[in-house]
Amino acid sequence: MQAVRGMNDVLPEQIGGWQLLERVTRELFAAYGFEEMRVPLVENTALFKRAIGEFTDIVEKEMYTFTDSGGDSLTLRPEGTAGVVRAAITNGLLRGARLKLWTSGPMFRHERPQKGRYRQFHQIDVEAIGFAGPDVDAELIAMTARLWRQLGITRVKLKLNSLGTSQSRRAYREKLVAYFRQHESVLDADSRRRLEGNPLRILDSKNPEMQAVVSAAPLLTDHLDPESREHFDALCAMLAASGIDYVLDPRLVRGLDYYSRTVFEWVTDALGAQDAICSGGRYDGLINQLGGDATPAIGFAMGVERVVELISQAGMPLTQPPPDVYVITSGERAQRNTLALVEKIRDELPQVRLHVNLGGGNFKAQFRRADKSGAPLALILGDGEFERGVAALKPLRQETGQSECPLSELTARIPAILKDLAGLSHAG
RNA sequence: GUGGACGUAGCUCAGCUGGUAGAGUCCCGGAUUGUGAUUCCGGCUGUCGCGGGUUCGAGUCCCGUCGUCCACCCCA
Repeated sequence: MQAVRGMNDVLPEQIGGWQLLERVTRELFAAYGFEEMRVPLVENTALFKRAIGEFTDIVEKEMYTFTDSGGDSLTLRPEGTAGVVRAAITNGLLRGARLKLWTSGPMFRHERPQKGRYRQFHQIDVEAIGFAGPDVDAELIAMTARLWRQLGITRVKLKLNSLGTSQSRRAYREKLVAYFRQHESVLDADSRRRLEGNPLRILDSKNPEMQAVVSAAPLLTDHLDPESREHFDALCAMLAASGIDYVLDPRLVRGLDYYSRTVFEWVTDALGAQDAICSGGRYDGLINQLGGDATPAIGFAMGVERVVELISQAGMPLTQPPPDVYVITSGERAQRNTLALVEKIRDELPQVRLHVNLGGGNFKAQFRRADKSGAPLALILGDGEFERGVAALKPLRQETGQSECPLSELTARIPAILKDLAGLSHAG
């Protein structure tokens, strides 16, 4: 028995980073006025083909596609934007509205797994729909920059580019194809194949033998239409004014066809080859292409596994806090009465983390578990204590002696004792 | 999808040129039958990833397969 390749279990010892990221993003997005929505993990295959593009790697070879018993071709979502846009259209959310949305969950791509790249992975998606100007672009990027600060992540860099409108991109693309055809003898097999489907990707090639041809190729940046140029310059100015560093990367091309104008990518040098942790861009043409009224939009996706890895590298304390009180019992009568007593304490003190020793064990073993739990205080209930109507309280993290407390006063006294112990341990 | 490294106890790992598996840790019990560390004593856990082949004999050699990791490709 093993998990399906590329699909991982997230164990309790790792969950802290996930919960921190979830908590911080939830609060941050709310502060910027974004609302959560949830969409299905499965959509009609045609949606992804139309949105992402027939000739992208994702659609060509990475989708988990199957035919259901009704004969429909369905696909496990490989990315989040298509589903959100489809939901906005089919639920009538677009009528002149300005939407600020986020969603999160698993995505599926059939790739060869390696560190930071899995077949089931998780993304947090943010989409701003109905905003045309560069101000949203800047706000989204500023929000992500703030997120890294809040998470203590420092080894990141922002790469920025503009792809222009689909019209200007088409014109540039023809120029580029013409250029590469002139140098076709130098191109490797991958690049020759891309000449037809997605020539912009050739610019991304890491093949050293092609570097000369690639770096001499015409640049997208030099072929932007005037409006896109203006949009991009305004964005850069806003980022600079906000103190957000960026690197212009004229070769930054995204792998999905729907992007236009602004594209950006946060990269890190801390994760090996999988260096993109958060990236996105404008998709002004997508909504119309999917049957909605023409609506400008921009969004980004963050790779949860990758960001969580950076969080744990940053050394944030991520473990669940230890219990406040560990309850030890001894004897038949004590064991019969402990649950009811502890439940009563919980009624009065719901915020106190109380761990009752379960599964028996002799006194020594129970104390060992109490010690290992990290609890500052042990509550000891034996038959003798119950007969006298008291409980013994023993501090576990310092040498203070053991004391007794009438059962009726426990809920009144426990908070004060815990406060004392916390104060002492901070002082010490 | 391509290339490479690796896969032995829950965990970290040892196991020489083939002779039927070991250490530390963890966990449990005892020394101390109502008190945690340390110490000492005792105990538990293995289809040596899986399948096949060579051999009298395979953890060890060969082939296949699955998985992990690294790089390419691509991407979050």
